[in-house]
Amino acid sequence: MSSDLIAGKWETGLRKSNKEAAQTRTCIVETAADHLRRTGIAEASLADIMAAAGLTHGGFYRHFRSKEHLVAEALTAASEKTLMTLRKSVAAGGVNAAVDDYLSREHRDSATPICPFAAFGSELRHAGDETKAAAANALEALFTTLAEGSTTAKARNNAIVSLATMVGAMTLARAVADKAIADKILDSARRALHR
Amino acid sequence: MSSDLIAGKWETGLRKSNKEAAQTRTCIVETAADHLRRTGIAEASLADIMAAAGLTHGGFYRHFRSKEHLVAEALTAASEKTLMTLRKSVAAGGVNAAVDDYLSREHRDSATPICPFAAFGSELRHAGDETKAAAANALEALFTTLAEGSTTAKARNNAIVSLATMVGAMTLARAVADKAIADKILDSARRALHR
DNA sequence: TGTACATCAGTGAACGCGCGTTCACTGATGTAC
DNA sequence: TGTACATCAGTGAACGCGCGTTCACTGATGTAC
Repeated sequence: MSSDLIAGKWETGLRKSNKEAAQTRTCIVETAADHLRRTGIAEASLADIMAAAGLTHGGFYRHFRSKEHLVAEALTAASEKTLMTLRKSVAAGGVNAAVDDYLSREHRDSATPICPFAAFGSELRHAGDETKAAAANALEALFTTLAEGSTTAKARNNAIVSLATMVGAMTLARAVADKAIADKILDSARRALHR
Repeated sequence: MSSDLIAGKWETGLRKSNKEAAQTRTCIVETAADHLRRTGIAEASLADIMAAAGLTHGGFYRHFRSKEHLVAEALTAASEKTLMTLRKSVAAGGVNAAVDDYLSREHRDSATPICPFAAFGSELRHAGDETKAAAANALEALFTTLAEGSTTAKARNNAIVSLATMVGAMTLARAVADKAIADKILDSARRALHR
């Protein structure tokens, strides 16, 4: 997944250049974006994220003030991936295609779901202000994308309802072990959202 | 909330009767049902739950094999409260009334939301088999209630989509700090689900 | 441009803390006769 | 029904563990002149 952007090997006691440090920072954020979607916020440990980025946990605070700050940035990064995926789907087959891709079994069964709101949406309630602001920005962009550029109130309303239904259906589908029930939830939502 | 069902005071070194022990167990489950909806699964500690039930944490394992087992039972208990609330709404004003009550600002702003799926839905992905089975049973009952007793495929589909939209909208509304955005999400979903 | 020195990215050990879980203990309750 | 004994609900201290965070250390990089 993001294993291709592991920070370069480094012998102890050497200062990295500013450019390299910036790359390391980006790498940590991208790795966290993946990791959070796999485990959720509360269950994600900084040591695991840093290790996945090819670093040790001690260096974390050279880049971020706290776990909360990383979560906020990682949510933004994850949302941008979701946006790009949805935009590609919309460009290829309209909103219906985006709905189909989102509500697919592949998305449901993926250890790293595309959408951070389906992955750890209910945990955001307890997140800090910065993370909640990132969530608001991400939602705004998602609404715009699903409105296909239309700025009418109706298009925006439809986009909001579509995303709510998609996130809810995916959350419920992932909450049960029984694939038949999960399939049924995804199917019902998919058909209801098709226009 | 459940502070009225705190386990009775007890001097050390006295065995409680089987009946009292059963009441204690019920009390722990009910307290946990509230507590989990407030904090989510990962952030809920057994010591806090036991303290809220008026007990010390050491006695927990006389009643449950592990935290996971309590979570499964608490989810069932929480779902039953949700069901009762929704049934009351449906009886009073049909599904529209249930939708309005669920998607209300009061529900969104409540520290202890009625619905466990809105409260910690995305965490269920990582829960054990027992908890996921409880989630499946809870969803089944919710679908039936929202179908208002009708057993047609269409009524069931509508019920599934309605619940998915309600859970998704509530999750997104609770994820942002900006009340205007949150209100908009709830309003859009409410109108879309009205029949 | 070159020199002198402060900066700081990353390591790895350490910190305090809270978690889930275990345990010795007590004496009224439950049970077998 | 009464007696003798095992059971066990709940307490409170303790366990190992992993968490977020801090820190001393290193020496190439960045910067001021």
